[in-house]
Amino acid sequence: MGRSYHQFCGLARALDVVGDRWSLLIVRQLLVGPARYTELLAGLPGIATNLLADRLRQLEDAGVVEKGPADRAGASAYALTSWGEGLRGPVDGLIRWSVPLMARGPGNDRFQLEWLALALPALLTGRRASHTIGIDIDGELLQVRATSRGVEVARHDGRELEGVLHADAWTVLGLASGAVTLGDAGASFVVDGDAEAVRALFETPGPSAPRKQRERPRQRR
Amino acid sequence: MGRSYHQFCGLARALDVVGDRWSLLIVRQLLVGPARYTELLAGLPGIATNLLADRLRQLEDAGVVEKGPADRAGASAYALTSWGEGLRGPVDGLIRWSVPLMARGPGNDRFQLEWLALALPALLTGRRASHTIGIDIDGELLQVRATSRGVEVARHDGRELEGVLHADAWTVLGLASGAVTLGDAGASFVVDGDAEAVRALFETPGPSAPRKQRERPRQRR
DNA sequence: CCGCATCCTCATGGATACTG
DNA sequence: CAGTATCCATGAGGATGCGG
Repeated sequence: MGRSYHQFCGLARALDVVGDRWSLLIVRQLLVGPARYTELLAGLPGIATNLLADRLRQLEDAGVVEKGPADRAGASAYALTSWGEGLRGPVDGLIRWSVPLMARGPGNDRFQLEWLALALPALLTGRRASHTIGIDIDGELLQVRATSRGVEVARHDGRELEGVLHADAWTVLGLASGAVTLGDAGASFVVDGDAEAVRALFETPGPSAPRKQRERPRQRR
Repeated sequence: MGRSYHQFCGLARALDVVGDRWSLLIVRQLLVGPARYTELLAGLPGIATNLLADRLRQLEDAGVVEKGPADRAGASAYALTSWGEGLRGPVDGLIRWSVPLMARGPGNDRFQLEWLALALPALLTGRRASHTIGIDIDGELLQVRATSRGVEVARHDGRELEGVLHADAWTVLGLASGAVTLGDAGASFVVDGDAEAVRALFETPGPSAPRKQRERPRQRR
């Protein structure tokens, strides 16, 4: 374990657990879903194998991660505990905070589709419309389902899509964060199918939107 | 700068900026308010002076922190930029996530009153009642003002207090997180003045509050 | 193959002394 | 007061080994 801060403060105690290098990125991978050691290794470009092993042990000891039983191939899956799942909020918050950092584009940085699957629900909060659309990035098709409970992103499972957005990862992030709008001329994307469904997802103003005060006494429950 | 992860992912880019050791704790200090170098040093027990200087430079370069002009005493104050202020959400989230880590009590860890001033608004979200109470910890009096816009905590400024809670930091955190209730027998705290105002702050079930079986409100004294 | 453990090198962190 | 400079300890990164 990296050294403790020895401060009786929630943030310091949290960072004692997930503040070491790579720890939160491992959590990020597991927020997408359970994964085996080599899948984690592949999803965390740049990590050293010993560090992954160390961090997984730390996180397991702390109760953030749990290791499933090994199958006969010797492969055991790592997953978040329910407490570990609780990191989704802070992680989503950091993803939203990082929008200005993503605006400069990918540069030479590595990219994985699953990171976008994590970022989209974080960025597309409060969408009211209920739609299922696809996002095609370099031939890989993501399926984005907006419901009243939030936005779910997964690989396309064959479900019928109302529309499909073809773009690169940068553009998709720009759209999701509002830096790019579907009306932008010259932006490099194509929409197939029901453009309205795609617009409903990306063009809803976020929490900063002026709310029309259509008044009806609020009927609770 | 700590090494970049070189990943085109919001979380990784965020951690490139605030993921180094001590960085988020410096942000924590500045979320309470602007501070000078030596104040930061005092509020961050354990940090080395060269690290504080390094981290401040990094954060300044990244646009998280800005350094005010030096007065004639050579003292310049550091403050968060508006983007840096945006870290309050993720930090609050981590503080809420860390509640189970705080439950084991302070142990030998250092404690500062201002950390509580940061934790209380994070934990006491969604309070509807409008009250101003005091919290007395070892003779230091905090003033907690709950309004419709949230909870503000500061040192007591002489304002009239509806009630005062006398307790230690651990107990206050326990109350704020719901682990301790004002009805608990044997818990070591005392309420002066309007106990109802104090209850209104601490006993409203927040979104994260464990909903036990419905209990008749215990009339305290 | 998968899931690590070991070894080695070098960058980063930590403690303290010192300076404009 | 607000940092530098210095020196040592620790942790990260990369290659490779090795048992199951």
